[in-house]
Amino acid sequence: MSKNCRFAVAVHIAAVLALSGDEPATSEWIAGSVNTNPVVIRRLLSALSKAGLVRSLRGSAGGSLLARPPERITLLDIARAVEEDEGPALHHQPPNPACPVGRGIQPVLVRVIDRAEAAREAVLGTTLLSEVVTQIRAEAMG
Amino acid sequence: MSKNCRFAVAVHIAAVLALSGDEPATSEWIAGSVNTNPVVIRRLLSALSKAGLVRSLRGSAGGSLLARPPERITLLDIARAVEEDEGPALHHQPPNPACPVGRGIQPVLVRVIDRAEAAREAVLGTTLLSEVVTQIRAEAMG
DNA sequence: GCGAAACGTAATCTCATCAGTTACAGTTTA
DNA sequence: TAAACTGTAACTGATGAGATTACGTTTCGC
Ligand code: FES
Ligand code: FES
Repeated sequence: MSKNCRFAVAVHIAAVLALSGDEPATSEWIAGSVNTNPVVIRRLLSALSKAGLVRSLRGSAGGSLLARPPERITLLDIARAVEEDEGPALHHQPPNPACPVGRGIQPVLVRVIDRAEAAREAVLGTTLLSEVVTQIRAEAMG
Repeated sequence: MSKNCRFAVAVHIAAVLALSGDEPATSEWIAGSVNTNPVVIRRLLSALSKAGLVRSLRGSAGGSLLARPPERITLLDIARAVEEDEGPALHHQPPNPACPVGRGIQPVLVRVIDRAEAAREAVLGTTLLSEVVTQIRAEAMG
């Protein structure tokens, strides 16, 4: 596919945890489901844990659990947890201040890109993990 | 800054063309303004040209012009022209079909990501290049 | 206690992408 | 014809991400 599977895989992880309920899921089990390496899963679990979405139990018989019910986790929570916060994508080199465009463009671009990003986040913020799990179940059965 | 300056630089280019009006702007002049290499500019001009937003005149005294007035170019036009069309960012490896989540998650993710992307594009689609140029002028003066 | 089973994290490898650059062939005008 | 452009192709170097290996730490069951 394309880059930044982080979000996709993080939702995948959250869905697995939602379905396994009280049973802690190990990174190795989740990795088998996602079809990747357990360390990749642990790295994302670590980010989700720092965001307070997931609890991890160490030691034998350990694993991970959702920190709160899937009705209270939005996809925006997940995206914020695992997508590193890049400021808006602007010029590599600062533009030439001798040119009127170079002098004035950056704040204008930041405003527009921020508004566009806010619109995207509004959609993710109103999508609950529980809804996603329901839809996944429907797809998997159908 | 961060990656994918393509959009930022493309808007920069379009703004310069809008301000230079009927005078064809050379890639070298634009590059001086953006503070980068002329070939980077020509690559983006080529993409803008394929999208019908820009006309380029070859030969001596050549250069580039907007193909239509800035009131009829949206930032979405520019974004579509220069951002390569990646399908939504999903798993690298196909998920494990033996797991219910793996079996059902992909279409659900595609729907959500597409809706979020549509919201972002709606904002860009209602922002005109002419508005951006006006704001740039205000920033550069103020 | 001991050992097996997990997590947490650092280090490395590989691969893709992209900006930047050089080079050069084709086009147009003076 | 010479100068000034555009349009690409090819190469380089930096950056970022996933995959993998490795190892220290924590915890449970016996
Ligand atoms: S600074 Fe980007 S074109 Fe003038
Ligand atoms: S966790 Fe991705 S396929 Fe089951």
